[in-house]
Amino acid sequence: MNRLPVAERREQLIEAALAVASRDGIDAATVRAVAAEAGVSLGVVHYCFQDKDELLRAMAHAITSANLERSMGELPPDVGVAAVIDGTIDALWDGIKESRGAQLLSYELTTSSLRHPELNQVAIEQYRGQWAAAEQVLRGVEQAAGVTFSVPLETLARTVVAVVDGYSLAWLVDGDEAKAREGMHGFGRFLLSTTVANPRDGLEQLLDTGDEALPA
Amino acid sequence: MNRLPVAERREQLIEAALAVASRDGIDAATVRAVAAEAGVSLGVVHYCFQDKDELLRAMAHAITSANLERSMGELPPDVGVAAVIDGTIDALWDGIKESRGAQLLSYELTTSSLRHPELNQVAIEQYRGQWAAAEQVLRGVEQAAGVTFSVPLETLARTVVAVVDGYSLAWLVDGDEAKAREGMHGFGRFLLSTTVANPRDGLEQLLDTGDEALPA
DNA sequence: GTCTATAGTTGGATAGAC
DNA sequence: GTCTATCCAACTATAGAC
Repeated sequence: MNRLPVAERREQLIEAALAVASRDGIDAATVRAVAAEAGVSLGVVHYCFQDKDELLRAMAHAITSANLERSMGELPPDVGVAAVIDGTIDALWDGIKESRGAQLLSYELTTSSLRHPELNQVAIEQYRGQWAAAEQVLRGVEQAAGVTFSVPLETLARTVVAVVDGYSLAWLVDGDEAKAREGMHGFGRFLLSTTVANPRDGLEQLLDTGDEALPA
Repeated sequence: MNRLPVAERREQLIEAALAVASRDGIDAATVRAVAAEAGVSLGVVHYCFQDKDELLRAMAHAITSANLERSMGELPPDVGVAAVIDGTIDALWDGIKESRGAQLLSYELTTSSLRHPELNQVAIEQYRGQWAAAEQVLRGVEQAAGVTFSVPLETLARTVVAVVDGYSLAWLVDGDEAKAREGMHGFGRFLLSTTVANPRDGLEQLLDTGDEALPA
């Protein structure tokens, strides 16, 4: 019906694909279903995208971009190391649990990418994005709490992603929010144990302690 | 060609399904492909299984059963806490990395189960099995090294599964064995920090230390 | 028990009218 | 740019011969 420039049409279709795939799974995101969701006819999709794979790739790219932007915006307030870590974990976890479908889709995309050569780059881009985002978050924690992690941020970021992935997957399976949150906060205490206070005014010493938070 | 009792035929078909799905992905495990892999014709599969879902459920069940049995057999030798933990992690990791396809299939099964009502129970059985297996392994570590974990085994088992899942997924994506192994051993040191020595001969004290291994 | 043949669906992709 | 109509491939499932 409506005549739109191709770029806008693509945006609309990507959003429709995201809606269908989040709600009904990646296999349900057929070209037909996406067209129906967007309220256009089959031909339109093939006009905007060369084939189904290009649509899926575009959808995946949209997800990772959104994730990255989201992680950039979150600068935690400075209220002591432990609180900063806990608050960051809570924010992260809230974001996950309020979008079950999207979270599940993320794993479906990863496995699909690992099986199908046409989606080759999707998984690695996904994870490069998540590792970068996690590193950014950790850097934010360092700055907000005035501490330094005694483990390289890159290594720590990988661990964060792995742990969040693992607990998220378990939560998707058994739906136990309490256990997931408990586990993540347990990991938070481990993170805390890898922090050392910054020698800000030349007062504190660099010691690898697992001590409680110190006021900033 | 060959006339086999139904039970054996089912075993054979399950094995064929496992082979196809591990090699080419869960979507490639069509009834046709499984029949071809097993060297029988299409009708035979439908004679042995009511429908495709029953075949997939049987396949999933075979996987979790195998996982459970495998974890039962591994009793680590007693060579000090740290070495026992490291050895257990190495054994676990070796098992994972030498079966990339099966590991990936495991995640595909989980996500499929979470999307399709017909496979409803598959994911939760999968994880109940893994949690039980992890708990068993932790119990084995306790016995072999003469220590006790200061965290409930059930909680710790969940964490083990989450961490292993997370690192495995990352490894599937980027193929970096070194980083995966490094991360898992880092987690091993965390595990070590939650152990307390048993008061075996009334000599040791119960202390929540992160000390090195003590000779048994 | 095992095979071939076929019915019935679904989905990707294209052609061509408007 | 958008729509309808259509082709073609792949799949599940069943019927019926052997």
